[in-house]
Amino acid sequence: MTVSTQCNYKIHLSQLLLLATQKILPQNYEINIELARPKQANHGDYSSNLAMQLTRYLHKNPREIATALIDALPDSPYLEKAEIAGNGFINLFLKISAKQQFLSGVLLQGDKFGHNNSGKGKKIQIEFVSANPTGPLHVGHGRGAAYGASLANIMVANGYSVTREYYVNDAGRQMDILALSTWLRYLELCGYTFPFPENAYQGRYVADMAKLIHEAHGNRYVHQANSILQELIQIETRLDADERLDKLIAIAKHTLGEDYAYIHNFVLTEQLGDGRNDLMEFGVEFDTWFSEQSLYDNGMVMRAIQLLDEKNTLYKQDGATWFRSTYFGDEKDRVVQRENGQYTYFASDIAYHLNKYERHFAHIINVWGADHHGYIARVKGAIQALALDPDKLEIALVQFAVLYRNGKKVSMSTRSGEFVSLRELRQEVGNDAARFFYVLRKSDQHLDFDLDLAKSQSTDNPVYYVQYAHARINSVLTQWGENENTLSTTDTDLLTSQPELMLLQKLIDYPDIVEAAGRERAPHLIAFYLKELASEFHSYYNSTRFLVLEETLKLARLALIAAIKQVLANGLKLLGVTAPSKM
RNA sequence: GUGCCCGUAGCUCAACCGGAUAGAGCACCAGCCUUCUAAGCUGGGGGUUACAGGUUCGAUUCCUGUCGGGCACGCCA
Repeated sequence: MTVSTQCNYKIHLSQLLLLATQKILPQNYEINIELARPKQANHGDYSSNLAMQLTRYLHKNPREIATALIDALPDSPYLEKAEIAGNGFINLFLKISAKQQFLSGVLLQGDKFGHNNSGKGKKIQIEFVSANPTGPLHVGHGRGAAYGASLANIMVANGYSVTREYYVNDAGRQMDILALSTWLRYLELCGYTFPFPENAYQGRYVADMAKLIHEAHGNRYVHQANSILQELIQIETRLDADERLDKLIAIAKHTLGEDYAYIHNFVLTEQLGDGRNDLMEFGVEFDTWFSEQSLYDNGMVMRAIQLLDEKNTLYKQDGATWFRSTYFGDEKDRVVQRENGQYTYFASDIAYHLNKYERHFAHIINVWGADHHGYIARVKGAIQALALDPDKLEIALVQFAVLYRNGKKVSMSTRSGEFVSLRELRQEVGNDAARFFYVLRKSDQHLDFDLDLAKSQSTDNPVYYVQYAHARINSVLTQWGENENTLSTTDTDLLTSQPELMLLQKLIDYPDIVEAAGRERAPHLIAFYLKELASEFHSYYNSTRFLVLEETLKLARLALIAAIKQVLANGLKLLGVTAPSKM
């Protein structure tokens, strides 16, 4: 084996089994050679159900096939033995020397260890967070951020060329509501009193922005406030709350004229800047901030709609333009252009996806909140209608996070302004705990986020548990005091104890975990692996002294823990969590 | 009501495109610091994988139904 495949005994062993299969079964067949890590140690280091699968072609009992396969297995310097067990499992045992030799590879590859090139440099795009810039990011966005950022890191580790993108909804009604809300708060600062609409944005940050405008420009943006005051003071109204808000927006636009754009732009810039800042502090960065408005400005929306029209997938009804998404499996057709001529959010989203496809990504992943699942069918439908490949687009749904404090649910409501912001969460529990906790669950699983646990500096807190292992190792290596780099050439023959062999196998597993985490879009696999590795290390730490007098033994053990430290650091980095040298 | 997701130990969750005796942590009980960080370790009890069928050598995993929970069903974004 070369250095690169030396990292992966699993692949090596599958190749041996493949060769054996070809020997006993020359004709065509379709078989996936799978190797699993058995739960029980006496089932070997890897096990295969190949013999059971081959019954389809050989019509013999699995144990007979397994015998033939084992006889046909080519020699390997890494394989100790192969056994038949159970109904016909083939259990493979690695040589101890193979495990020991593995350490030098880990230490030589350093922060690249665990990476692979299965992505072959293919361009993929991951779009995530993409929250409306109408207020601070909340804890729900935080999960999408942590998930997307970790997934992006993992895909890079799998050899993909990843573009991280944030879609900025800077064109819609919600932005108008924010601009209106801010202007109303501003009018309050200018001395006007009126009932603030309930369905406008209530959060403190709105008043804060109004204050900034007032401080910088005084009463300059009051204009003819009377026109809007009349509407606000009027209690009896035939309009429902939403219609009334739209009317208020219209009045604001009319009253402010060109200055409306100033307010709109100001609040957008403020909120976007705040979000970007928040995410940056959270260790989440983007390559592209893609503006929805730009799709209108450069005619992309019109072009996309026109393309749909050319494919005969549009029709007019009740004055609006509809897309026949039912042709593509959606529950009902969807409006792309409203009766009043305005395009819907869906229209710009079609344009956005067309744009994504035109950027020639090999694969596109949208990370969406689970509440958007009903939206998938229409987007995929539009993609099909545009004669693009819908399989290129993958939607990763992330379920909600529910906060718990003192064992009780923390209620959240965006409108009332009593939600917990991502920033507050980060301040309360710290970035590391937040990042780790967010990916501690499968993404399609609801997340109960226990605030008390996340900030507890105790055994109970898994993030400290993993970090502590890293810090402990660092402390030992510091006390040893020599150059860590020399450990990659250390003689590791003396690593023969049970915990040592288990830890070696655990390190051998790491590249497979990274691969699986990428393939399954599952950062939580990394988090679980790290907890297990840390656990095995802490146990080893308590059972075995590293800085012993016998030089060869000492160096072998130090090489092992140095490799563990490297893998802990590599894994934590994928999750955006720091690996402290001291705690 | 319709569609999607989910239901695993007292609690929070794993279980690698169907594999061998379903695993961790917390909580509870009993122990371990003159020795490299006790934010640590060791041992113990705890399960009809919601329920009922089906598919096959084998089902927590796939299919059907029932019950329970979440989300979505706008000319909002």
